[in-house]
Amino acid sequence: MPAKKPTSASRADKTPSGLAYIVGRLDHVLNRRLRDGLAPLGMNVSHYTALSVFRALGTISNAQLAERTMMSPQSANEMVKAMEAKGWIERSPDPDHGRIIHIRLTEEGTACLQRCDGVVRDVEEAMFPDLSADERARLHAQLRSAVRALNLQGI
Amino acid sequence: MPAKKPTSASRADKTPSGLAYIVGRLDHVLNRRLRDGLAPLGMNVSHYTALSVFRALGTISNAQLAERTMMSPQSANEMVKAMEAKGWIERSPDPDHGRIIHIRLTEEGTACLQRCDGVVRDVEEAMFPDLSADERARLHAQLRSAVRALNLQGI
DNA sequence: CGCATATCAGTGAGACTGAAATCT
DNA sequence: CAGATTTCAGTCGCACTGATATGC
Repeated sequence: MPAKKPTSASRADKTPSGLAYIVGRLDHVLNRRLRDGLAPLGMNVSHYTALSVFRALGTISNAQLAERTMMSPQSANEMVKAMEAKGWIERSPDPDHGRIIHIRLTEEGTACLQRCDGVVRDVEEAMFPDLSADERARLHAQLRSAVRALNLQGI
Repeated sequence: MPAKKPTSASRADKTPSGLAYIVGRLDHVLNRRLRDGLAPLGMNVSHYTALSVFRALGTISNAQLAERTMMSPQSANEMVKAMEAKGWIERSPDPDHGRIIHIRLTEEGTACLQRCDGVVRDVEEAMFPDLSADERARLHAQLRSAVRALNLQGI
């Protein structure tokens, strides 16, 4: 028993549980799988994420997209330009505001997104082959809670 | 109106469960927190990951490091050069093999790694504030299983 | 003027592929 | 020669910061 035993709290146990590490590893391999699966459809992971945001929120501005995807407005704008060139989204100025430009999915973008959904779904199936729907829901809730917790403390 | 059944994602549906998405979001915000926390110690997330591999495996070669971290040998070598310059690792040629170079943690590297452990531990605590030890272990096992499943199918 | 939004421009860390050298 | 290992060199997608213009 190596005596690193202070009378105070368990200050000695600073070793991480490995959750941060394993999340990083999972994202690493997951990203690679998604990238390889999405590439034949002409899409990358960032684009898929952004398009998913549009599908979930409807018509939003570039600034709102940047906030939701947690990236800089400039980076978001670059993505928007690329996605507009591909015909997946369309932009229209706000009639009541001279600066804001509304962005929404096009029919083609929606169709492409649905095609990509199949790929993502397959990767998810490969990821958790032995997990029941309940367990997936539980896992999803835990991870979502973690994102929220980190975001709140990160302000 | 085609009903969407929000209760449970049916198997025939191509819509992803959102697990891939939420893992990506979590990694994104987690990476930012780790980066900000590790920066004052002169370390980035990739370095911490690599040093953790050395701690877990002991003395290994650059090729082995690349395989474990799932990156190219060239990228791993670039990291190794940077970490050697910082004095965190040391390299010594294999006495029985003219090409292989063994890499291991130095005392300074071990100490720095332990300092970083505190930061990572804090971020993990912020991530899952309300999770019991059992639940964390369960979560860790599920994520580790997912990494393995994706790696096996990814070959 | 202060603030938000969009966007042009430059920068930079990271990881990749290609190619070469060396050793088993 | 084939295969493994290291490493130099070039490339690139991606996100960042800075700066600018405009509208509220």
